[in-house]
Amino acid sequence: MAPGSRSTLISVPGGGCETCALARLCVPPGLDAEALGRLERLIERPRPLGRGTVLVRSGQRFDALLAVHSGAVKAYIPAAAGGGREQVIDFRFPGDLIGLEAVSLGRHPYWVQALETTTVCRIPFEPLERLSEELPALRRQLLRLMSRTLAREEREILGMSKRGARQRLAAFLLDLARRFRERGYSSRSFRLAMSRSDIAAHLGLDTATVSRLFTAFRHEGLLAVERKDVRLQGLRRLADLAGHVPSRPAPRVS
Amino acid sequence: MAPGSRSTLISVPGGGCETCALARLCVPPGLDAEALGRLERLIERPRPLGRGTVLVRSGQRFDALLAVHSGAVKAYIPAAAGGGREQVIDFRFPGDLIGLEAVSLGRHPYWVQALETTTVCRIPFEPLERLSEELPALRRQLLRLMSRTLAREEREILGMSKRGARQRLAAFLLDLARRFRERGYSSRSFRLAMSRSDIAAHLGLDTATVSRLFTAFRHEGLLAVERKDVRLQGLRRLADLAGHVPSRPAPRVS
DNA sequence: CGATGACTTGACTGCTGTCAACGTGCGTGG
DNA sequence: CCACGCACGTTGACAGCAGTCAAGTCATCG
Repeated sequence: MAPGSRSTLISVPGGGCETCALARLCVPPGLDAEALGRLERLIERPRPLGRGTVLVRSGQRFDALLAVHSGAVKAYIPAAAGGGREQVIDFRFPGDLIGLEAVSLGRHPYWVQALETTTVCRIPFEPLERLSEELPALRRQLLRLMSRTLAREEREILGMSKRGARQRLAAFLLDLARRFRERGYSSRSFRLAMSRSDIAAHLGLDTATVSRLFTAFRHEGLLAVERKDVRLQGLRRLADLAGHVPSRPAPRVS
Repeated sequence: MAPGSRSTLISVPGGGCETCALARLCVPPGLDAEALGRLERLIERPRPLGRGTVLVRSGQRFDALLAVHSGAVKAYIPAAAGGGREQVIDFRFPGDLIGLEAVSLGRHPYWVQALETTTVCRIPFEPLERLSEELPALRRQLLRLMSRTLAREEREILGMSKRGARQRLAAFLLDLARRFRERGYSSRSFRLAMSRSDIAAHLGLDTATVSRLFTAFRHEGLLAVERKDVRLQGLRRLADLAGHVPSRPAPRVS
């Protein structure tokens, strides 16, 4: 099952976090039942949000972390503001947190919008911080989550610094694959939650270029793609593309 | 005074962190003298490192945070490994921490090298974490520092997603300016610690292109540049370039 | 079933990478 | 102190790749 599939992973019963498929990502290990209960009482149960819903606005006061429970969102700066066109900072999937970068500022720096039907848990930050005073495991998990996010963002920067549209898209697809694998899904076959233009806005490319590249990759046997469904086939070659030679031996014709 | 430290901001006397010009960045506010003393006893005093010194290797076990005290470093992946050419993740200046992204992994993901004579303080992480158990102010500062770093990295991604070499370089220069301002230095006039090829490797451009752009910007009155010294003159126009219109009608200067 | 938006594809222009030569400052060693 | 070598930086020529404009197809939703 693809993580991007429309229906939610879990329909969010009355139950708590221990029933959540993402517990291993969200819930600190080593919490006893009593502590877990206190954490859960903090967390506001998720509600389903329709595609296009704006979860967070730039400048909005930060008072709670959001945990993506199902679906997918994008963090972005709208076209009107930061420049002539929309810029997508990144995408978040189930198990990812939203708002970590706002802790120090007290305000959200970007907008966050649902790319499809999405459910998020809301975790008020003040209470969370107070609770973490008493629970070392929770404290440690928070730190590790931030570090993990930091590491991912840096890999992202790495991917963006690549020259050439081919390399960038390849690196992007492999990053998606990695993230899906981390979540227990197939890293070979998945569904793109975001549109071509979202990908373009993220990679600093043009929609037309992204579209052309998908076609090219398909013809080269690197992947199979139909609509939003992607299956990576030439993982090895994709990795080469993303990691190695700028543009291939360069067929010089003199 | 350390007999070898050439041009540090402060020559690191026997004194502790309270004399450090970067205290406001490194030292948690609200620590009393006794707590501060305990923190300081953790921190290994900085030694001057020559240009080119490798501080951290990829894969190296993480056991301490490094705080840049003077100088500048780059985090990168060497040409041999990750691909055909070196990729620079980012640059760190006085007051920045190195290693936050390694907390969750337990190993450093990248290499770190001094761009010029640099001094760093070494803060063993285990003891720091233990100490933070007892000092809420320290704990909070750590969290805020990570959040701040996260926010910066995301701005970085934003800058990298920009199309066109002009926009990218402009965004990069403005980011530098911002960081210098945050540290109390002039945001108009500063010295580039990194080489043109470092900048190119960071922005995903070519050295030649970066060089050409500096020349072009100079001719357009956007900045004055000689060697490593840069003075931004057209802040407004630079910001427009970085934030707005993709390429603009191009004011050709013959 | 029509409208709307997303995606694909084509033609053309221009930016930017590549290759290459040259100038220049700095460190090294005489 | 000077000469040399070398890495860095600048500039030019050229070609390939990607952005722009634009037309056309196709799904999805009302």
